Amino acid sequence: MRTMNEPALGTLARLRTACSQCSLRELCLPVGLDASELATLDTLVSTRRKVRRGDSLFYGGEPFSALYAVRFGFFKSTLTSGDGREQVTGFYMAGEILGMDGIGADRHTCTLTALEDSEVCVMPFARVEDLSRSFEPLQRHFHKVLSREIVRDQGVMMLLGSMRAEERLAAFLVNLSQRLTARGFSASEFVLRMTRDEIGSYLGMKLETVSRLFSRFQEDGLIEVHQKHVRILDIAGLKRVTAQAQNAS
Amino acid sequence: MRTMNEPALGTLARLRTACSQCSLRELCLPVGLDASELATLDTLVSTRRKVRRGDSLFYGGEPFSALYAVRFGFFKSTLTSGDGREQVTGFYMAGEILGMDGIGADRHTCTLTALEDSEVCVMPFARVEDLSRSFEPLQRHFHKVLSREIVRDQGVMMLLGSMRAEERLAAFLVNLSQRLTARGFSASEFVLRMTRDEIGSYLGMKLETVSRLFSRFQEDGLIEVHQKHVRILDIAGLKRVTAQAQNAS
DNA sequence: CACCCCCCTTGACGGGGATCAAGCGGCCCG
DNA sequence: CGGGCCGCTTGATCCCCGTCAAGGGGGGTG
Repeated sequence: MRTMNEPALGTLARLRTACSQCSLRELCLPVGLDASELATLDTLVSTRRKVRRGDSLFYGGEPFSALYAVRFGFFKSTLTSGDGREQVTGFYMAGEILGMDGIGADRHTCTLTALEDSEVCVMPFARVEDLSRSFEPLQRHFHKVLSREIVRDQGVMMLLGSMRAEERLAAFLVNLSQRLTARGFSASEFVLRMTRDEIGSYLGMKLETVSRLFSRFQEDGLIEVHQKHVRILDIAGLKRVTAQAQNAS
Repeated sequence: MRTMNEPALGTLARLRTACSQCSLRELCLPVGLDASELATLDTLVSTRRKVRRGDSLFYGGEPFSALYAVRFGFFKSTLTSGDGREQVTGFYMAGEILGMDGIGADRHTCTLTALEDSEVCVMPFARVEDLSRSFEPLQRHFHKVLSREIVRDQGVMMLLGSMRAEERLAAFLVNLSQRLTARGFSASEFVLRMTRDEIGSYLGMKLETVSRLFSRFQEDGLIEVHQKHVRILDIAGLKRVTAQAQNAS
């Protein structure tokens, strides 16, 4: 595990938070920039922030001030209804942007909680808007990031609105595998950072159903599961499950 | 019904598309601007476009070029899955912005269809971005509009993921009533522009269930329904339904 | 104005997934 | 290293809502 010491802000820290040096920058930032353009973006991140597993980056209702880029780790976003029930609205991994829900009302609507020890880059929103006005590639990129979040959410709506439990879970696994692949991890073997309950909340089903379906997928030779460890044996088969049952209904 | 004639673009047309003269501008545009600032925004809308009931403003897969503000009428957005099944992802009325799904991939992901004869203001996206860079209030406003769409979608995810059918339908009616009120229509009496099937798709249930629940709400004295005509008798009761059953599960 | 199609309503029945319950095992903490 | 708690699995049962089916009515069209 990484050391947790936080040096005082100085040249060292500035270097450490430089986007131009970051291996994740093609996930967070516009691509195809030259060195001087990249340098422009180095003022975007004010600081980094570590979040321990179980701790929250921000809570629903809290004032909004910044966006966050996940540097490493894993997060869930949750919405809490009036009576205190919790709905998981998304999972986020390295290179993804958090906090965009807060822009609309200057107040976060959801809570972001780390599912493992994590670190984020803090991007004060005023700075994002300032830089966007003077630097067109950033503006364009930022708009795309916002739009993709909308598209992602609509995909989940389709999942929840028109698919059966087994289709949803298969789609979830395929999606997870694809996002991990894009980050250089194995596409076929990974560790779930979230509980069955959290998966179930996200997919609109109960934890028992998630567990049963994992077992069924294993019987069918699609995956191997042991607790949080998952190995995908037949990705094409999983994709077939997402499409197939749609015809059935 | 309005006349459908479209004069050639000239001073008359320019006046007709002027946001500064539009009664809906506080729904689409930033508020608190002075006259000269408002004038700046008059170049945002290139033209208007009428869409007949049943026709589509754009289709999923089509190249993205502009955002649209609903001037009057009513739209649904739909997502089509691989096998051709259709999921309704939203309903839009006067003053709301369409097309933001297309920014991320320069291509629309959903289809927007008019549910009654409608008209939209066309805002070429290049112009939106240009003006946003030079005019901060527009930039801020545009970001808020994008963010609110994200928040709205997450609300639907909560609806679909954690509420029962009767709660979803009650929440839908309450939401509709609120949005109509904000537009100066009656909060308690309105005509549904969409079919039971479309409501059901949006809310993740079958049209028969929608119909049955409408009948049940009527028996319970919450609403009066005759086909597409709805009168809300007990809005507090409806709100109680959305919250109440959450405790039950 | 009348026809016809589409939409809505209502009933009967069945199944997918929720609920209730019990037991196991991994992992964290002391 | 040992105990305990939390998360996972699996079974039995129930019920909400989907499915299938039939009939009625409203509104748009010719």
